[in-house]
Formats: sequence, C-alpha cells, structure tokens
Amino acid sequence: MDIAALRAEQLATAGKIIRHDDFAFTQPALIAGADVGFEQGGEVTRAAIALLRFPSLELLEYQVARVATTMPYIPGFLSFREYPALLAAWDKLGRRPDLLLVDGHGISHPRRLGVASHFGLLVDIPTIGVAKRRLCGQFASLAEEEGALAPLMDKGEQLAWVWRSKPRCNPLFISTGHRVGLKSALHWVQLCMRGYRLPEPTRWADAVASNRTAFQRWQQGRDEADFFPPQ
DNA sequence: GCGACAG
DNA sequence: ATCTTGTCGC
Repeated sequence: MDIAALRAEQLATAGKIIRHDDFAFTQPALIAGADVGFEQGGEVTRAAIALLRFPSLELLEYQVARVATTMPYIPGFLSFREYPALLAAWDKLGRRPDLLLVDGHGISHPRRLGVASHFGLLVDIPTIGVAKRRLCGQFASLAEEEGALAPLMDKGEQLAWVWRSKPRCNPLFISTGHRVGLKSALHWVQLCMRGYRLPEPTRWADAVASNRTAFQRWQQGRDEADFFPPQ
C-alpha cells in the first residue's frame, strides 16, 4: 500500500464533499446506521447496516457483509480499510435510506475525508459522522451536564460538534459526512437518541454486527412472524 | 525529535 | 477494533 498515494487521493476526493444540506426531505423516512468490526484477528472485516423507520426508529431491515481485510488500521486512513465491507453490505440492502449515520468521523479529519465522508461520496447519499473519540482539532472542556456542546475547531474552521449525549459519558463527535450541514447533522442525530450514549441507528448496527441480545430478540420475533403470519 | 492518533 | 471477569456505581 502506498500511503502517499492514498493521501493524495484523499486530498483530491475531499474537494468533492458537499458540506451543506443537499437533500429533498424535510424529514427522512428511512434512516440507517453503519458499523464495522473484525474477526479472526483482523483477517475478516465485517460490516453491518441497520435500516430504521424515522422518526419511530423501529428496525426494519439489516444486512451484514464479510470480506477479506485488505489494509491495516492507520489513523487517518480508516476509510480505505472499511469501505469495501461497507459497500458489500450496502449492495445487499433492499431499500436505500434517506440518511446514513456512520461510525467514525466525517470532515473532522486531517484531510477532511473521514470514513463517513468517503463512503457518503461513494454511494452518493447524505451521511453524518458519529465518532466516539477525537481524531484532530481542539475543543474547550465540556460541561458535565447532558447536552453540553462545543465546536471542534481546526485551523480556524469548525469541523464538528462535541456533544455530551448522556451524563457521565464521554461526548460524541458529530460531523458532516456528505450532503449534510453541521447544524443539520447535530439535529438529526439528536432526533435519533433514545436514552443511550449512541443514536439508535448506530446502536442497531452495532447490535447486528456483534449479534447482541437485543438483536437476537428482534430476530426471534421476526421469525415467529414468519411462522405465524398475522391474518 | 516528540507526542497524538477515528476503528 | 479485539481479547475478556469481575466489579463499581446509578
């Protein structure tokens, strides 16, 4: 792998990211979350995308894809490691969401092309980056209260919001992925909260990817509906 | 040179 | 991210 070439590719691609609202909906009807994990010591990359109805946030569909890992994790180059699996899961999805929440940063990236932005551009859909940790930029210390907010600044521009979504939890870093402005990014994420640190689309994608009990129960309920379809 | 560093 | 048990706190 040629890191210098990837860096050049990022710089060229970042210029194509649309940082303002560029969508038809007043409110999304379908919203999705994407999460990536690894198996077998990193040999296999597993991506999960969960599709939810908005604003009820009920899980409608999910897809999981497993592909051979092609790149190691290098800070600043996460998208090259994760997007092949994300694309595979995306292609399996029966319906297209109006908006997609991606785990990781959007434009709050050294070259303004985090995985949320890169993937959003690849599939040409509005995306928002929801990261759990800072990659670059600075922000003022955040108040302890739930809802505390601060801008993430880098080189004189705001790249994201640092937002405490839940008390006694580390804040989230919410940024423009593609075709969504910063203000809207925070707005939609806030409408996806249901009392946990992470927004529901992200939580469901994580639950699916990790086969958590919440997902198992949902799947069991769906199976029963198949055996005993409502008259 | 040194520290920082999404998932 | 992943490997993993108990444990502290609300």
